This record gives sequence, C-alpha cells and structure tokens, in this order.
Amino acid sequence: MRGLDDTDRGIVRLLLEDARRPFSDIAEEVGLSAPAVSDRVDRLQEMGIVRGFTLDLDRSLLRAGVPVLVEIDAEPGRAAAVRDGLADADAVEHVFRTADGRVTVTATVPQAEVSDLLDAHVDLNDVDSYEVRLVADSEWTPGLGTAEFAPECAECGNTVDEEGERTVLDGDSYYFCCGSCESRFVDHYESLKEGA
Amino acid sequence: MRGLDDTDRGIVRLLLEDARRPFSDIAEEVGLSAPAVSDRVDRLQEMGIVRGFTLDLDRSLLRAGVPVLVEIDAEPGRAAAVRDGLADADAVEHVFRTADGRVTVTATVPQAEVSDLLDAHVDLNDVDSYEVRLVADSEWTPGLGTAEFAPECAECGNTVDEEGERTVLDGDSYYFCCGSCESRFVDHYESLKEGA
DNA sequence: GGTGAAAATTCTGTGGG
DNA sequence: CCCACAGAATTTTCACC
Repeated sequence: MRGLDDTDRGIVRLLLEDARRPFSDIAEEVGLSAPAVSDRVDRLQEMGIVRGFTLDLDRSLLRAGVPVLVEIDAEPGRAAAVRDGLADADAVEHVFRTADGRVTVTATVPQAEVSDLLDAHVDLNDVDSYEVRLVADSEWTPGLGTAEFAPECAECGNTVDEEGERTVLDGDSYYFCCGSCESRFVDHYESLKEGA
Repeated sequence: MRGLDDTDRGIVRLLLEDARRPFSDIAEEVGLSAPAVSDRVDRLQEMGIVRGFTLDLDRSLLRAGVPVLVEIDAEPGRAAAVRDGLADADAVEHVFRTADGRVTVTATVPQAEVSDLLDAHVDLNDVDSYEVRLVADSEWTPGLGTAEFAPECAECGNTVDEEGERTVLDGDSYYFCCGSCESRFVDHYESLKEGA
C-alpha cells in the first residue's frame, strides 16, 4: 500500500485553496503533467483522504437564525448516540465528540431555540447537562500542516504503515495493519450484510 | 441589491455536494444555461457567500498528531485578540469566538502539546484559563437548510434587506442597510487605511 | 438577466517508456 | 508511475433579446 508523498500533499494543499483550480495549473506547481495530477487526485479519492469537493460558505451571511455553540455533557457511554442524533439535524454544522464524553456542536437555530433542537434529535435521557453560547464569529482554516498518512486498522485499531492493506467495500475504503485483520473484517462485514 | 432566489440556493446546494460538478450539469438541474450558472456563481463569490471551493478531507486518516479541542476563557475584551492569534496557527482548524468572551479552537498538535501552541500564538496575559479535551471524532455537515440571505449592516448592525447596498473594498464585500451607513463606513475605512 | 453558438481551456483516455 | 498526444467535454466570451 502506498502512502502519501510530498507531491500528494502539494496537490491537496493547492486544492484546499481552490478546488476548481485546473489540473494543468497544479501540474505545473508540483512538477508533473496534468494527467498525472488527475491520476493522483483519483487515487486520493479512492484512499478516502479526499472525501469530495465542496464550498467554503460564509454562513454568517446566510443566517436563518442565530449561530450558537452548544456544549453537551452526555451521560456515561451515550456521547456517540448524542453525536449521531445531532449530526443528522439540518441546522447543525459541526459536531465534535471529545474523549471525556462531551459533544460540542455548532448550529444555526431560529432564535436560540436550542432546546427544540435537542428535543427533536437527542434522547434527553442521554444528556446530563448542556450550555449554550452565542457565536460572535468563526473561522475555518483549511490547512494541512505536516500531515502524515497514518490510518488505523479497521479491525484491531493499530496504526497502519506501508506494509498494510486497503480494501474497498461498498465504495468506502478500509485500512488494515495485516492480511489477517483484513480477512477477519471482511468476513464480519459480509455476514453482517447478509443478515440485513 | 439583489438577494438570493431559489435558483441560487439550488446552485449552492449542488456545489456543496460536488464543487467540481460541471456548470452544464447544474444548468440542467436548475433550468438555466451554463453561462447563466457561471454568472451566478461569480455573483455568489462577489457577494461573499461563496468564499471559495475547497476539499472535504477525512482528517482522521491524516493525523500529524492528536486532535484536540481547546476552550479558552479570555480576559475581558481580549477574545478577538486571542482569536486572531490562533487563526493564523498552522495546526488550527476551527476557531469559534462566542459572545461571552470564550474562544473555542480545534487543532491537531504533535502530542497534546497545547501549551506550546498557546505560547507561540497568544499573549498569555489575554488568557484567563483554558481547558483541553481530546477529540474522539468530528463531523461536518455541509448543508444549507432553509437559508435566507440576511447580512448585517457593517456600520450599524441592523439586518440588511433588499433595499440595502453592497460595496466592495479591497476585494471584500460589505453590506449596509442604507446609503448613509455606507458612506459613513467608507469614510471610516479610508481614513483608517490612510493612517496605516 | 437570459440565451445560443463559437473560441479557448481543460479533462480523460491510450500508447509507450 | 509518468509523459505526450489526441479526442471529448467544459468553460468562457460575445452578440443579441
């Protein structure tokens, strides 16, 4: 399995700045030909690193309400459930689940009617307490830093290195630290799928 | 000043799903010609609603460290300064400033070395206290909801309606509820610029 | 604002190293 | 894995409504 090299990182960095930049431009910047860039972008998508191309919107100009930041302390073990409920909500933009069982959400709600949002998308028994803050402004820096490609094994959780494997199931990429983990995961996956 | 109509919202929605989708595709979906879509996208960019085209990355595959969420309580009146310092940092992805003087930041740092990050980018006299949480997972929902176009007047803060004005200064769009606010703002802006 | 057709660019295969 | 080339597709420009 191939990892990321500096050329890949350069391509990602340029596309983060402008995802509609012509491949020929990018090719010149990174010292490749346009078709080679196209190939690499395809590979980055297959690998699952590039999930897609999208817009950077200024949502402060698009308010159908008030932007809020909500900090929810979930009941033990229920943080993932809270996150799942909120992630589907239309008004929600970001959901961060932290290791201490807290879920931090940003959303734009009609008039700070956060309780309605929680009512509709979360089982209130999962919530210990929550706090609402009005967002004054927010910024998003689509940077890459010195990113390394280091996925976790979908079966055992270990870091996957160059020796690892990648398998595509139903269009999603999964990474494995070894062939054994891979075949075990695929077996589980297939039996689950048959059951459904 | 023109607002957003359903066609604009349709275009934005389609581009959110795939920012590299051909304009001719979009044109067919929304019932326009390709040049008309191109014109509208240009206008959306001029209006500042579309800040740009970018990538949706799966950063969980790209860890250059540990993803953290930091909650910083700034000293009175210093929240904006804290935000500005952090927004420039390479490791920082999101910065949310809330009305209660708190700055919430997500970043990916080498090994939870958050103090170094703050040291390098923030005047510690501006910080009252801060708390660090490890991010277990995060999600981003590039949805649009039932967005209305309703910017705030850059001079007086009132909501700008169809009667309002838009002015472009140094490449950024500014909105005003009336001509009086506009000329006052432009005067301020120009004298500030001369001073600098 | 919008359209339609022509011109300029860009993307995507294919063959070859 | 990469390049060069060529055909297909797309974006942009322009005249006109």
